[in-house]
Amino acid sequence: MSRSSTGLRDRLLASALTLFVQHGFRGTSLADIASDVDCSKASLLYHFSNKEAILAELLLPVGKELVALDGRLAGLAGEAIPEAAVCGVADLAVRFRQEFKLLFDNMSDAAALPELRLQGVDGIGRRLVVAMAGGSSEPQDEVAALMTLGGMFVTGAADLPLDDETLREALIRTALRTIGRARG
Amino acid sequence: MSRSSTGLRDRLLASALTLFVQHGFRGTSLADIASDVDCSKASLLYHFSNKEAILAELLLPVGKELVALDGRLAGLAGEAIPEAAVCGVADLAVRFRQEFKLLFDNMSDAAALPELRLQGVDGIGRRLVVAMAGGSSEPQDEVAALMTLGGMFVTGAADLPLDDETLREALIRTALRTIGRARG
DNA sequence: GTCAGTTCTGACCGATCGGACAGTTACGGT
DNA sequence: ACCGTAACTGTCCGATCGGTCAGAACTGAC
Repeated sequence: MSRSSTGLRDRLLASALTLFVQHGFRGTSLADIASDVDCSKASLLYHFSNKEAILAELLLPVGKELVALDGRLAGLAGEAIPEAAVCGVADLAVRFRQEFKLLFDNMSDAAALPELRLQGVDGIGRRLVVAMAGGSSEPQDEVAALMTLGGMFVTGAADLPLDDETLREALIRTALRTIGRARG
Repeated sequence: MSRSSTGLRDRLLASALTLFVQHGFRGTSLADIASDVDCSKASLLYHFSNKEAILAELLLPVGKELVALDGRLAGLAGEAIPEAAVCGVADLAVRFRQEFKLLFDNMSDAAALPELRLQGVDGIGRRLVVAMAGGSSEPQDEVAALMTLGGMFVTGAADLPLDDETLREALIRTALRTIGRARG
């Protein structure tokens, strides 16, 4: 990563994101991040009170967007719910590719963050599956919904060489087909 | 987990599997495993030469099955390839639910295992995606294939309260629909 | 210049981890 | 009873980790 003209704090955040994505939160040490941006570990801990604070700051934007999507879904009804859930998740998966992978690969660590807990990120995953399943509790529909949500997570995080528009379109079309609501 | 009448070594393996799945490979210490089966850490290291050896032994069966599936796919042609890939992965995802989650959540650690490396687990993921995409390199087809593979991984690892037959059927039907090869 | 505040750092600390090792117990064959 | 081997354990060690702290270096305001 090396030098840049931006502030040290921003460079530390950017480095932490890529390192966390590559080697996981637990697999990345504070010394790794500091050495990547060529500063001291003490300097890193001057900008962030502790290691968890870095993870929280990286995940906070995605968390807010997920909460917003969850709220939007609660105001809908009928067939609009699954489609809105798919489009909403696809949009986030494209815009926050690395953050999605970070969240996905470090679920247990992220779930322990108080900064995200007092926001309402808790049952969102389950609610998204229910939404994509159209409220059905048939095993067939639940499996399809879970596969759709998981598939979008994985695909968004796969670092495909596709521009945002292409990826989002492909995600939405495939997801709607998977949950059996392909749009003509 | 506590006691049992089976051998200590088997109990250590079983405990390690559940603990690795729950808290990750890095997030589980040798002391955690030893204390879970109520024996000493030294005793654990008598049965397994080191921590990585435990992970390797847990993943070896799945690795072999994946290599076998990969080989079977290489002997097929045409439309049989995507269907065989889907059915093969679905079968493994059902039979090795916990191992799939373990492999998925600890990709980087698992990739570093020499025991699995000198077997051919390397490019299997990419080859499976290509197989499910039917050889197409269209972004649409590649995204659908990646979503299918990722979705099956996630769903198999989700610990759903479904029996093997129901889950496998739901996985296969949904996957074939996702890659656009739904069977009548 | 000097002074205050921000930024940054080297040195250090306690905790935890994976692992090594010598020694002890349990046990089956003779 | 003796002995060799397998199973098991207490204890110790070096490395690494996240985090603290006192102070150096830089900065602009006056």
